Amino acid sequence: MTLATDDFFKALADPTRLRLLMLLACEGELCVCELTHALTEIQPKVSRHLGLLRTAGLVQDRREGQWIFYRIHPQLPTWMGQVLEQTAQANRKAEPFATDLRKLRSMANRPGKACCA
Amino acid sequence: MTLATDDFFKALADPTRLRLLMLLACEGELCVCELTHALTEIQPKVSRHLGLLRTAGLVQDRREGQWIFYRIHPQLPTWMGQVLEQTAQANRKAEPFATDLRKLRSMANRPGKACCA
DNA sequence: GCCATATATATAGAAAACCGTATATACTAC
DNA sequence: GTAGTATATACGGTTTTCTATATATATGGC
Repeated sequence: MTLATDDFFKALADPTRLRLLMLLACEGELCVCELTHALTEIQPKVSRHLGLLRTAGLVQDRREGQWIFYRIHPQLPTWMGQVLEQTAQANRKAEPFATDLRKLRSMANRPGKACCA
Repeated sequence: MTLATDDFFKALADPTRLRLLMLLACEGELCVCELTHALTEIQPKVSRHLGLLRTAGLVQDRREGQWIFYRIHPQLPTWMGQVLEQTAQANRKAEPFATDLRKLRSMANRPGKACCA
């Protein structure tokens, strides 16, 4: 399943998906509930956009117990990864992708503990 | 008029606009009729998408006689320019943006001569 | 003035994308 | 088995985006 350029940029065209990708690019691997809290969006919305990113081939998922962790797809073409990296760097200061993700993660203390109230 | 990241990627989400930007990134400056022929699309379609790119701030236009030349906006944020460059490079061989643009340009011999039959 | 070329915009309809709500599935602990 | 948490998907409606056709504007040459 090769990822076409058109589909790549279509995937980036939605603000929710873009923020998800920026978070994953910065943090490496996050579960759905962390992403949901970080974006302060409702779960089905986040899940649907993650599903689109997964189907398109931009991200990869991995189950661990009841959590599913997402990350940028390891086999993503180099130049696409660079685009994500550059975008994340350019926007790290300018626009906050998440609302206090660091605090959230320390609270979460996963795996082995519920991370979402 | 600052260009937001969201709007930047929305502009790249359409195949026609993406091909226009790739052509401009490769060739520097092109008039509307060259772009129209290169993409083998109808003129109003190309013109409308160029208008969107202009309004968004991704490209700049310049009139010279009856022709209007477009180029990537010189004041585009550095990282956005890099994204366009990388995308153009990665797709130069893979996907042809244009149908025989070089031949078209030698035929055109502009300015001073009609470039479109 | 008229005619041709180049480009832009307006309009209306079709297609795609996004949304929230509701529901389904999967896992864990008991 | 039941209950609770985490995640995914299905459904229906709204909004956005794209399209093609038609028309308008601008320039150049006569």
